[in-house]
Amino acid sequence: MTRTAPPANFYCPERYCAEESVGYLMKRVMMSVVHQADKRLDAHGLTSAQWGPLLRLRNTGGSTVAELARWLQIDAGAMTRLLDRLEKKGLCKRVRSTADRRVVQVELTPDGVEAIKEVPAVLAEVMNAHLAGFSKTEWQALNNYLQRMLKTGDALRGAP
Amino acid sequence: MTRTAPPANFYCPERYCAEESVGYLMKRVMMSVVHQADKRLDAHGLTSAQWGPLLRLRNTGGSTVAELARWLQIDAGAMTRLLDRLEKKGLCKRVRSTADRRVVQVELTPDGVEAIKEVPAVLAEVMNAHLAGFSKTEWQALNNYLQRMLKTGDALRGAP
DNA sequence: TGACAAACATTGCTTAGGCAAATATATTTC
DNA sequence: GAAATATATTTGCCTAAGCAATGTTTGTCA
Repeated sequence: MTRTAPPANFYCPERYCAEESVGYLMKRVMMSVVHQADKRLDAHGLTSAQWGPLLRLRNTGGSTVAELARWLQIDAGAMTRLLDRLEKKGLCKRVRSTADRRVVQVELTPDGVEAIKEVPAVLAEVMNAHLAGFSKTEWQALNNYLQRMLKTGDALRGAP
Repeated sequence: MTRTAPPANFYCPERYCAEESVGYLMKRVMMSVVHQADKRLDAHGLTSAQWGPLLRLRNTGGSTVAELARWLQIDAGAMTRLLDRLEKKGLCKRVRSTADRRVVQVELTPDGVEAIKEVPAVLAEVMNAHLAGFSKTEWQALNNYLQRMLKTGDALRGAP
C-alpha cells in the first residue's frame, strides 16, 4: 500500500492566473490538436468525436454501446446518439444480441472500414507536428508527467 | 526569422495506439481536472464553462461579447448564449454601448462578484492536487513543454 | 421460485461549441 | 459624400456531452 503524495503547492488563490496555469495551457494545446485533426478529417466526413468509436470497433471487431461508452469515458446516452449519427451515415450498424437480449452489438460497415483507414495517419501526423522540436527524452518526460497526473486524478475520485 | 523545427517522428500510422499517445493522455488529464473543478463549483452554481467569462469580467472590470469570445477562444454565438444563461442567473448584465452602438458592454452584478470569489481557490486546489508528487523542476519542465506545443500549434494555423 | 437488484439501451431536458446567415453600426476607400 | 469593407451581436441549425428517468432483460439470493 503506497502512500499518496500530498498536493503540490505551485498555485495559490490570491495570485492564481489562468494564463500561467498548466491546466490552461493543456486546454489550449488540446484545442489546437483537435482543431487540426478536425480540419484534416473533415475531408473524410468525420468529426473528432466520431473516429473514437470507429477505431475501437475496428480494433475489437465489434462491440456494444455500453462498452464503447466506457472505453471513451462518455455518457451512455451520448454514445447512443453518436451511434445514431454514425449509423445514419452508414458507417456502422446495430444488431440486437441474441445471447443477451439487453445488449446491442455494434459493427463497422464496409463504408465504416473505409472511413477509418486514414485516421491513424492523420492522428500521428497532427501529434508529430505539435511535438516538433522535442527530443525523445523530452517526449518521454512529457508522457511520464501526464501519466502521473492521470493516475493522481483517478485516485482523487477513487478509481480502481 | 527563426526556422521552424520539422515535425517529430514519435508516432507512425501503422502502430498508432491512442492509449499511448500524448494527445490521449492530455485529454484524459483535462477530463479529470474539469470533472474535479465542476464537482467543487457545483456548490456555487457554476459550471466549468461559466467561470471563464466571469473571471475575465472581474479582472477587466467589464468587457464586451466579442472580447470575451476572443479571450476564451470560443465562437461569438456561443458566447452570446453563455451570457444569456449567466444573465438569467443574475450574475452579469449587458448594456448597449453609447460610444460604439454595435458593441454590448458586459459587467458583473454584485451576485456575479460573489459567485466568482471562491473560484481561484478551487482552481488552484484542483491543479495542485493533480500535480501531487511533482518537483518544482518537473512542473517547470511541463510548463515549458506545453508552451512550446502551443506555440507550434499556433504556427501551424498561421497565428500571429 | 419469486422478489429484488443490477446492467443495458434509449429518450427527454439541459448546457455547450462550431458554422453560416442576418442585421446594425463603423471605418475605409474612391 | 457614396460605396465597399470591416466589426459586433444575434439567431438558426448542427454536433456533442451530462444527468435523470424509463423499460427490458438478466443475475442473485433468501
